[in-house]
Amino acid sequence: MARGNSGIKPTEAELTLLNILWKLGPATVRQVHDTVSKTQKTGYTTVLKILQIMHEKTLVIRDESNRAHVYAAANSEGFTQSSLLKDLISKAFGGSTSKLVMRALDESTSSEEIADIRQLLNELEK
Amino acid sequence: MARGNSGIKPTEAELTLLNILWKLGPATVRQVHDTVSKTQKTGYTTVLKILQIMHEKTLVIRDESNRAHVYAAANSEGFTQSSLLKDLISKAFGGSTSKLVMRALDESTSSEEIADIRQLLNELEK
DNA sequence: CACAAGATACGATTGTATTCGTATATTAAT
DNA sequence: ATTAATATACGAATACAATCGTATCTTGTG
Repeated sequence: MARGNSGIKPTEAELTLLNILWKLGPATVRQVHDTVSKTQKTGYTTVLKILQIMHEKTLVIRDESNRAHVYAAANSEGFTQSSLLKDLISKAFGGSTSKLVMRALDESTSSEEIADIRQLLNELEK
Repeated sequence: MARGNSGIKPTEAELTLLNILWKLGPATVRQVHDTVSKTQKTGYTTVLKILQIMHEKTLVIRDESNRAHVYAAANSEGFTQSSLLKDLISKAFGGSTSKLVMRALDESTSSEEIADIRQLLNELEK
């Protein structure tokens, strides 16, 4: 389980590719591979295979009208971030969002970031 | 990697047992199994095996002076929470803690929790 | 048309996570 | 001392994640 009906939890490699797709927008395997290659050495067919698996899992959608298929993330970055957060909150923070937030703030946050967050809190409280 | 020098990322099953150890304190396999059995049907030897693996990974420490070994979490709950958060922040939030916090707050937070968080912000800013 | 470039599909391999059965050892009680 | 209860150790089965080699198909160009 641990799945919203519309979202399956992406694996680590899948999340790497999703990040690229969110950045690039719809892209071919080659484009994704070129991008991922900037920071890792991963074979072309490895990227292809992972995208195919992601397609089966409906983590991405695929446009097959051209020879080079075009892949795009099925869910927005924000939606996926929320899913991952909910998962972590339930598994490591006893279901408490505020515990997670406070733990995150404990760590390291610039005063500028703190201002942003306080701003958000104000809006939320309305 | 994704590893602090002192912490290896626990798997899902391992995190389940860590949660129990943090709650119970040092405990035998039987105690852990009894607890986990309240919510899941997991064999005794499965729990034993996972704890043994966790011991190899140094996720838990083990007292072998008695016949029934006594296991305890090697790292505190807070430390582990921070590790998991850092991991998620780097993999899904572009390294930005404030993005994670804001996404988490977006979701659902009671006004009471908001007050707690604002309180923490005040302290941090000093 | 034939060929090289470049794309997808498929299958095999490897590694890790999870689960449990079975063997063996220890202890307590009859 | 034999047995029943209870521990740990070990090895095997299963599932999934990740990686890549090879086969095959398509297409633009000479």
